[in-house]
Amino acid sequence: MTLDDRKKKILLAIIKTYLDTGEPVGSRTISKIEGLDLSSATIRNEMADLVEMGYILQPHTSAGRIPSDKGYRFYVDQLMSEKEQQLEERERETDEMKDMLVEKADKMERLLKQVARSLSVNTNYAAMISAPRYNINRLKFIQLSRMEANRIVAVIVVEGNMIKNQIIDIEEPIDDETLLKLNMLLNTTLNGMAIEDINLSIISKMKQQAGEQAGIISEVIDAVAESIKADEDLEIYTSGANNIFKYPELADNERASEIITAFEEKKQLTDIVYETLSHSDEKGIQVYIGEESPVENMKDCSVVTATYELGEGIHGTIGIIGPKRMDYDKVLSTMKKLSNELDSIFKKT
Amino acid sequence: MTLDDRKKKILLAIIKTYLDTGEPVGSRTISKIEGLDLSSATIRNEMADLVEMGYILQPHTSAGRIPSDKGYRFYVDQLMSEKEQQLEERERETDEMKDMLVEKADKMERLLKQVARSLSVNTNYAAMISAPRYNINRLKFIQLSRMEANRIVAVIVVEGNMIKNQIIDIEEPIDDETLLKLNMLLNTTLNGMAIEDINLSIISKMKQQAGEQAGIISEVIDAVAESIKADEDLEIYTSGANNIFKYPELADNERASEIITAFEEKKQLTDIVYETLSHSDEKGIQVYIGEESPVENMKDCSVVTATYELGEGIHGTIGIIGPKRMDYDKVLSTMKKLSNELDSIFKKT
DNA sequence: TGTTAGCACTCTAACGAGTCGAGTGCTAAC
DNA sequence: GTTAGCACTCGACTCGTTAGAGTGCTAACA
Repeated sequence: MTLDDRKKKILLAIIKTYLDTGEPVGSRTISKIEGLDLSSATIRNEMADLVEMGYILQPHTSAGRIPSDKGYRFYVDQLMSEKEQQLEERERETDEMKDMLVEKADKMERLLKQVARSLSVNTNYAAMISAPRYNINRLKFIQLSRMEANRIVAVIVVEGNMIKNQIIDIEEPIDDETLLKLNMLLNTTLNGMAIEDINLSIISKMKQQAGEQAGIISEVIDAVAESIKADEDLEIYTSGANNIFKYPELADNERASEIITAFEEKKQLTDIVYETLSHSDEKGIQVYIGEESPVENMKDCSVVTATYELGEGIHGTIGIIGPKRMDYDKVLSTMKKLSNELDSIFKKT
Repeated sequence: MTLDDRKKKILLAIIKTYLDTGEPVGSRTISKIEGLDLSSATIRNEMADLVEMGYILQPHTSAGRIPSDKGYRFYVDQLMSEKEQQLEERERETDEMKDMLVEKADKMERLLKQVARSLSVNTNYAAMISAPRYNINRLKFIQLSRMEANRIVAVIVVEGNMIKNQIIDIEEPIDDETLLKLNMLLNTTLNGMAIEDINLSIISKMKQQAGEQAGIISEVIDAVAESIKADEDLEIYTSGANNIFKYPELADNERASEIITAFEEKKQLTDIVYETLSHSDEKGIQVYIGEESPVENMKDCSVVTATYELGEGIHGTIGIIGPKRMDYDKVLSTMKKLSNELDSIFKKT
């Protein structure tokens, strides 16, 4: 059996209606609403076919039909290819979005929180955003300064201007000259190096050159390692997790609890981010419907993600999580605009 | 009517039973379980009195009784005064807690997250912890370092060793000597000052002394101001918000959504922290039952908070939020131990 | 006078029967 | 290939019944 043009139309009509109402849709509804002028009986026949082909489901014999994951997938794919063409069309909405992002915030953290919030408020779904992740962590600058007699603070700047600090306690006071020498040593040796490249031989060589101050070298190296490690669990900001309560199919205790937990612990959101980043070259926006979801306990949800780029190999992810019966059209537009917006904000920086 | 000894016993019995079961408790249940050997009829009479006095409620005529806020308050007060005496008794539990906190974590953030987690896992309620708040923000150390030709990084350390960074772009390259001079100037002028005390006259005086580099002074001052401002909305870590789903009386959509939102947006948690800190001198632990809650949408919950001290005037708050029918006994113990534990961890530092 | 047994009464939760209506599948006619 | 028509299915809803837990009150008892 083949998905001919009429079947497609009917399928789309079913899905659209279901997105609106959230209730199984019957043959009569479709026969009336549509411009394709067919009797309910004909629709019924076609529907039976669509069930057989797996695009729609029947909760029970005498109920209407609801879209299956496969059905949603068809709808979304359709939508995505449409989007390709009419890229410009919704310029107006872009402007709306712009208002909400306000001026490119002074602090990255604040910007991200704001984006997440704007996304969840706009869509009425739960939203997340991951802080841009630096794939290659190259050291840019190291500076030790004496803060108190035997306490120095290490400032470590990595590519992308992420700054890390570490306070180091030392047993014996250190004089200005030695400090200067250490700074020179650290910078000349380590600048431009990726973290992975700092091996034992380099460290021991540095220690040798540092002479008496070898102990501090270790501490600094540790601090460097530490500051990179802390970055490994990437930061994720969320907003509007409570939106899931707006959708009865997700709001029962079991499901809601799982989703809320995911949003609080962020572990699973991290998985989503990694999944997205690993596919990010293919296409801007990714849609995971139901079972396709990268994480187990979102099998009843749809997850839409997009990546934004901050610079050379520095990516972040935005995502929204909602019911499978999601307003994909709106969500896709919003995501596309937002990810473009983010790109351009960061380009300007 | 007076709350005589027998009434007290019955009231406590009712509350304890209700804490266990979560269902209205009838006269027969009490008459059987207790060591006070009274018939159900007598209990009924007393119960009628307790209802009249406002300690318990009757959901409907033919149901058992449940504690009112006033009843819980009586119970908690009772419990608190008991706790005063038998302070040592539960040494064993302390040890259990210690295991969970693992070694005093390397990073404050990680420690706080861990504490929140341990608290929620231990109690099965939702937990929060606020990062220690520095009431008086005194500057301790400022350091400018050149990172690239015309980009310097400012490191600002305030009392309590909180470190802030700011990258400052400058139009013209700056030589080492000037940088050194600026550092001297900044440190000698600003060290030890509270943020509030840095007024215009000081700034203009500094600018004067800085000569050509006056522009940088402004930027640094801005950065200083900025780094303090960012601290104003205090950081709060949460854990186990999903625990509320374990308690049917909180798990219906309306209520759950409100609580989840509070935990996600943190605004209301902030209010709780302020409320707690403002009363923290009175007593270590505070219990807000139902309507007593500092925030509107936790009127169906009980909130238990405690403060911990990191040093001179530097306080933080831990809190748990759960149903009014909460295991206050366990929660109070846990909180007390935990806040002590935190105190001692920070003392050692 | 305080306590208790006993009993009628109240109210909810649970169950089952009956009804309604939306929707289906199938057949026969167009 | 399309459609009208009809019997059938099944969940949602309503309503009356029942069971049981618990009460309040009264009268008897110590």
